[in-house]
Amino acid sequence: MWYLQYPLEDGDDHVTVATTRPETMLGDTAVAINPNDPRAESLRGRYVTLPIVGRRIPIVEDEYVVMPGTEGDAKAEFATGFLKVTPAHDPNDWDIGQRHDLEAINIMAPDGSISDRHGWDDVSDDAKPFVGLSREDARAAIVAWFTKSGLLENIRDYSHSVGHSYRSHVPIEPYLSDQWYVRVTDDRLRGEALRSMASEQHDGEMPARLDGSNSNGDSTLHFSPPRYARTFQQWHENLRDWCISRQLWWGHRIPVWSLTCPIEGDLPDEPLSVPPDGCGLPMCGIDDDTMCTRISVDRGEDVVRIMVCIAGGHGDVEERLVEAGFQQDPDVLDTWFSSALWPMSTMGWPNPSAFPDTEGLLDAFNPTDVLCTAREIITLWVSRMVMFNRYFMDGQMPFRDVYIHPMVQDGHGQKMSKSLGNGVDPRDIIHSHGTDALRLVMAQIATATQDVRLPVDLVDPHSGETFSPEFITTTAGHRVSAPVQQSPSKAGGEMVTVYGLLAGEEPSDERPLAKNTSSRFDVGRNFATKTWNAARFALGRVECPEPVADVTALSVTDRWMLSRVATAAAGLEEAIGQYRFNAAAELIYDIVWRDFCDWYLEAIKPTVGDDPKQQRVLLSVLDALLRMLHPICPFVTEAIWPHVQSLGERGMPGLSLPSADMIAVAAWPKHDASLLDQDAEQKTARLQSLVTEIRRARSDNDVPNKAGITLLAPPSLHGLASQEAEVLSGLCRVAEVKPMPAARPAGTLAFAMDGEEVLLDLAGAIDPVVERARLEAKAGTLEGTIKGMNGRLSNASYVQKAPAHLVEETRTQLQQAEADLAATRAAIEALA
RNA sequence: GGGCGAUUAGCUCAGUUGGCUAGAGCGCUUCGUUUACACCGAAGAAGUCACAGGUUCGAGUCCUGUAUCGCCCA
Repeated sequence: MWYLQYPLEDGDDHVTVATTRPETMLGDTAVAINPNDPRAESLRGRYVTLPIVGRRIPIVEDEYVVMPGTEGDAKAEFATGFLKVTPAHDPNDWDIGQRHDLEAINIMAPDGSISDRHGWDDVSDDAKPFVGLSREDARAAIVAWFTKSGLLENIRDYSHSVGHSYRSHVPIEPYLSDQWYVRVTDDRLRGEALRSMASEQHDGEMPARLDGSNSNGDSTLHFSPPRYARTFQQWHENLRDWCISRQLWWGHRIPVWSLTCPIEGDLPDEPLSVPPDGCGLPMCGIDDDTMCTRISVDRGEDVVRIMVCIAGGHGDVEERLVEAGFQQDPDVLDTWFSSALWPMSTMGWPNPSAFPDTEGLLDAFNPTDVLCTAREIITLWVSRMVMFNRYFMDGQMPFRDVYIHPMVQDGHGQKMSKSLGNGVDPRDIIHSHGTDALRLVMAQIATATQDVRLPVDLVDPHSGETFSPEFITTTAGHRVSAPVQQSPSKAGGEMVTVYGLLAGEEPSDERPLAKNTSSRFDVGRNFATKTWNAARFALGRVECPEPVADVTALSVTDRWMLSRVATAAAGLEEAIGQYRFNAAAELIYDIVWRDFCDWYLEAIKPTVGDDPKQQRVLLSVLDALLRMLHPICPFVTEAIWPHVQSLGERGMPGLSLPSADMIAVAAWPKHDASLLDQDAEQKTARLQSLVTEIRRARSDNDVPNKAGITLLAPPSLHGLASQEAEVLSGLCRVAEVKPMPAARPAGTLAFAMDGEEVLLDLAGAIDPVVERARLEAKAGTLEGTIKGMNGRLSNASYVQKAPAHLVEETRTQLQQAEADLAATRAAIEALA
């Protein structure tokens, strides 16, 4: 921070301004002071002489100026109370200049060097040596000049942030220039955008259309998750006019041609619809009714600048303009301007006859159903597409739903970016894990709230081995993988990373580029393999399926599986309808792996070979699951599909599964509520907990896998257990189911289930120490549960205020827990 | 500066109007090649739900504050 003295025009005194960019003083056109500053009164109406330049500049009063010593303002500590005002080179100074009608003097060229050719015309002899210097050299020279002249009062260290170009990384220099703007604050743009919002997502009153009408696109735009509607609304409510011109090499060129020519005579006040006489322009023949031209005239003192905007498809007019000396504007449109036209311009608009391939597309796909994008795009693209589409398409929306997906970050929580090389090429994941695995896991991690961290590993091109790379920290503080990595297994083997490519490393045969991978996708790969194997197994078991006429006559296990399929299908429909893709992925994962593979396939192994109806159920369930899975795992399901088709008809009452050549075009399974089977679900839940208990008993007591055991079931369980004896045999090697005898036989193991004691004859394999410990632990847990429930039930407020069914449920659970505890204690005693 | 989100098992994350003993995958421990699958199966251990208050019969869930992290916009 440099403190520069500016002498007052009259008298010997001076004011001191503080600045971090001394070189901009050449363009100062005022010094500002806060009107509340006690010094303001005596300085009112006075002028200073700008050093070097000799320009006479006023002292103006503006509340923007920070007064020295202001509490709680870090800037105040460095402030002198006087602010040099450089409207052409600082946005805040520009605003001050507007308020006080100050001149804006541009003292720089577009390359940032000091220049007298871009608006600076009072260059003094003292100032001439500075012209042509770079801004950095000029800063040093200005400071030297002030030092030599005794006008440099002080230098202090001051830390502040300066905007840098994301591309060239140099500090950005505010600079006065002519740009094109779109007046998006117009009600036909901003107002239409706000009115497009679904009313339940719009906060407060929507702006009414000026003519009081409604339009076909009103209140149709819906965001998922809904909180992003706020982003959209707030952006439009605080919208400023949009600068659409860019000084880049590529993009859509701005379709404006201009010519400056001398005026002959006075110009009329009204806007010109044709070129003024005297310019000699070949403008006739342009049909103003087609709105293909707009002519604007900029009046100077003795010249006029004519700008003509030409619609597309009028190359002949453009040629004639150029012949007449017109030049096309050198700027291109902001990329988001071009993108805003995407829903229309990709489908032939505005001139479909020029693009026969696009015939019918606009009607078919505009509006479309859903736009899927990331949050920062809401303002950049979503907003502009809505405004443009409504403006040009008679109020019509480009789409109805906007789904905002989470962002994938790298393993260090950094946004993936091209310049950091920390992104993952999906093809690398396809290479290491497969397309379906990539897709399933992407769906799984697409949650509504969190961004997702994806720790990235490398695949060693020398050995194919996966390993964690070494990381380095860039000067900007980012964690990136080191440009060159050592092979974990091949001595001396090296490889280049994606970041290495950016850092200038050249891959070679000896030192190849390493592919990325991530263990996050293992679950997807495993799932695809599991699905493939399960389908292979199931198909092999279907030999002679018979139609099922009566679903209620099927086995408990079959009815349960069909009930699960119907439940899962309904759940999937809901989840996908709400754009909750992670919920959909979890649902399909669980029904395929947990219900179908772990339980159903295992449970039917003993019976399916001899049961043609069960084969029909198995085939139908497989078919339905593949259809449900297909959106998330398209390839593995398509590969299995022909084999399912070849086994004949599927489906049964309540489950419709029409044939199709490809699963991609197969109908979603049509299921009805008749498949939902509470009885089968309850019975299976009981069997499942029985199986779990038996498996644990076997595991705890080291019963060999092949050894069959005998289940001694209490009356309430015996019917189900003996009916499902084959299921129990297949799942936990129960060789025999017997009723519970009156007296407990010696050497049996007991556990409590649903308030009753169940016995297992493990053929003497009981380990009493292990068994006692397990039972004691179980009793402890039960005691805790009982204590908690007793506490709840003895709380009068709970009994009175909680819903009756919950209180009832607590009572039932308490009874059962007490019965379980009694049974467990009995088992402990029997062990002794 | 304004806004949004996060903090739950060793790791990565679910947990939709407040209500069963807080879940999954990976990892970890033990066991297992029974003709779908070892990219598998079975069993198990593991969490004071960031912290402090509040509302409620009841809070991971609602409210207030604090801390830390991240993103978007200016």
